[in-house]
Amino acid sequence: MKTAAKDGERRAQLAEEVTDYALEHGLIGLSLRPVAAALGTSDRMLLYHFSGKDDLIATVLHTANERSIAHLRSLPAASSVREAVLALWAASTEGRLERCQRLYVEAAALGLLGREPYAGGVRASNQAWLAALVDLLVASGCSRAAAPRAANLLDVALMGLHLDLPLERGTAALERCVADLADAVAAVADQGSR
Amino acid sequence: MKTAAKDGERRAQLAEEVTDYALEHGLIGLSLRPVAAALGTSDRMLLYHFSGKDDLIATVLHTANERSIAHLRSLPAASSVREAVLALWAASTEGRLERCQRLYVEAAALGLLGREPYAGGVRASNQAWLAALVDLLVASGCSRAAAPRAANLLDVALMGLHLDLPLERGTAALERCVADLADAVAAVADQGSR
DNA sequence: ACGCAACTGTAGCACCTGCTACATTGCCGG
DNA sequence: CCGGCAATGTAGCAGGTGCTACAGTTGCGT
Repeated sequence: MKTAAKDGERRAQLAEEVTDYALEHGLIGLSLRPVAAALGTSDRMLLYHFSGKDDLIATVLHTANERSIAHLRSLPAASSVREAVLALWAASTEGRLERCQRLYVEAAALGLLGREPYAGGVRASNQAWLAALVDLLVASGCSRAAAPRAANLLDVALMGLHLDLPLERGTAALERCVADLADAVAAVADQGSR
Repeated sequence: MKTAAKDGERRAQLAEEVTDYALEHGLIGLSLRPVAAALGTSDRMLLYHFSGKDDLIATVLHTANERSIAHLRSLPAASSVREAVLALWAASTEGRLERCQRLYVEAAALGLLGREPYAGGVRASNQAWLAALVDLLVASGCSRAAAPRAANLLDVALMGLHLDLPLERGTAALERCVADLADAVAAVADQGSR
């Protein structure tokens, strides 16, 4: 059915645009009318193409996470785990990826008490993201056996860093913290390999 | 003036109670009427004793952070940095302190885009919290010189862990991650001391 | 005892929220 | 050319938001 295809296309296009908006303006206070107005549509349309706000949010979470992972997988393999962590952090503080991870942090905060669709979306995103992190570490010299542990530590610290980022962006303390994190992840990767 | 004292007392009492409510129900969707109803009052009263919702929120943030820090300072000094981290995490997943830190995470997420009073409240809370963390590490054998770096890494990872906590509470991966973190913080403490 | 000021209750405002009923458009197949 | 259906626009609903105007009520100091 051609119309169904078209419908799907429109829905996908809206999902991309709403995701752009959410990345820009944040997820927490998001409400339909402002985002619709920014896209040149009406809340009516969003609710037509998505079954409700929850559906929209879930789709946005999924879309943003796919972008995160695509960006992560596009990073070149580093020469060591330590370098990989530093490169990842550099990417995580620059435009696109930073916003995606900021969105993830917001979603995680919204899901802290188990509220849907945030909690479920975060759970799904986290799994795919961790898998991509593992691949990055392995590609940078970490053993497959040690990678999950190192990825876990890296992920946890990364999210915490994003929480602190607005407080100390560009400070020496932040950079030192990232360096310490890189050493720590490298140590875990090493230890697990032995 | 006695009345002024009373006023202050009432305000302080309300702050405590609203903080209790926020710790229970979360900070993100917080609105005046439900919390007032839960306290047996009306939104009118909250707005009388506080100059507005922002003032209330700022007070709640401050109150919760004071509780966090008091709890942190009540922890006994551990025999090593590693043990201190493990003990802190144990405390951070139990009742009172866990809720305080969850509230902090929510506030940090709300302040990600610079919105007040969240961003400012988080900034203030973070400073006091870090100072207390430093003291805890020093009391557990860390050198004063190395403590700030170790505390920074610990704090960042701790907040990230809280974001993931609902996803993997009680899993082996989480415990391993905490253990890895403890080693990493100990390593930083060691390295900085030398 | 009385006045004043702090305190609290009732109603209401203007605005926003997600969502829906209904009407309309425009395109595509027969 | 036209019937049907997906896509869209308009208007509105019920409920929630922070906040305020106004009217008491209480309790203290004089």
